[in-house]
Amino acid sequence: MDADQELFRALGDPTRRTILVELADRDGQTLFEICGRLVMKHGLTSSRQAISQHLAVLEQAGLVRARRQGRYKFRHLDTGPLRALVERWPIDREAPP
Amino acid sequence: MDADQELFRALGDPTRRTILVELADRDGQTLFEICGRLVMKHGLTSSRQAISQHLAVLEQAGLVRARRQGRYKFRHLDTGPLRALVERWPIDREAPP
DNA sequence: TTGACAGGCAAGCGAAGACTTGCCTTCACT
DNA sequence: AGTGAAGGCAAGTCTTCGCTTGCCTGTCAA
Repeated sequence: MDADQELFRALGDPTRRTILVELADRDGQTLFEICGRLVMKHGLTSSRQAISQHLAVLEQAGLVRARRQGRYKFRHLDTGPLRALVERWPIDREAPP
Repeated sequence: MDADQELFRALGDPTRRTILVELADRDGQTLFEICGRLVMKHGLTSSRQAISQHLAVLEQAGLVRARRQGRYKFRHLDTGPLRALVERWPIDREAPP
């Protein structure tokens, strides 16, 4: 699947967008921290594995980078693909005069 | 479904994004014109009904507006939702100092 | 008025996706 | 060593999605 498609697909799920928002709020969280936030702040009831799979999709799309440290794995938000996307997406631009 | 979700879902499909690109190239096309362009310029083999359903999704998301005129229905691109999206989407912004 | 053209509606199918369940690995701490 | 915590893997379920098929509606032109 091409990179654009992976990006759009990753953004297509509301739970995944919520994860991004939470990582933007506090960068470098572990899986369990993220799960806790989704439950507390957003009332989501997804299981740990479900969130883990969502994180895998986000990682595949380049939106999240992971850093292992001991038995923890910290997830970091990467806004690069999003910035690149809004720069490159040709629809949202004026037509040449 | 909330508006953001409809937008992201609409953008999630590559065929739908191609339709948007074609409408950006030439605004106000009919269903058959769009079908022709998808076949000619992009090698897509989707049926008329498939494209019609894609257009319905795009319309639902507010990305396409339709104007009936006799037996023709002209589709117009609306870049408003896209512009609003990149303005509002909180990830792609610097944190306040 | 009748045929052809532009488009719509709805049921059904197959594939992809979100989620669960169960078990396994790895690391830290005592 | 051994126990508990963080995370991973894989198979199975169930829903959603994209698309097809078939038929129907409305409009223009001969």
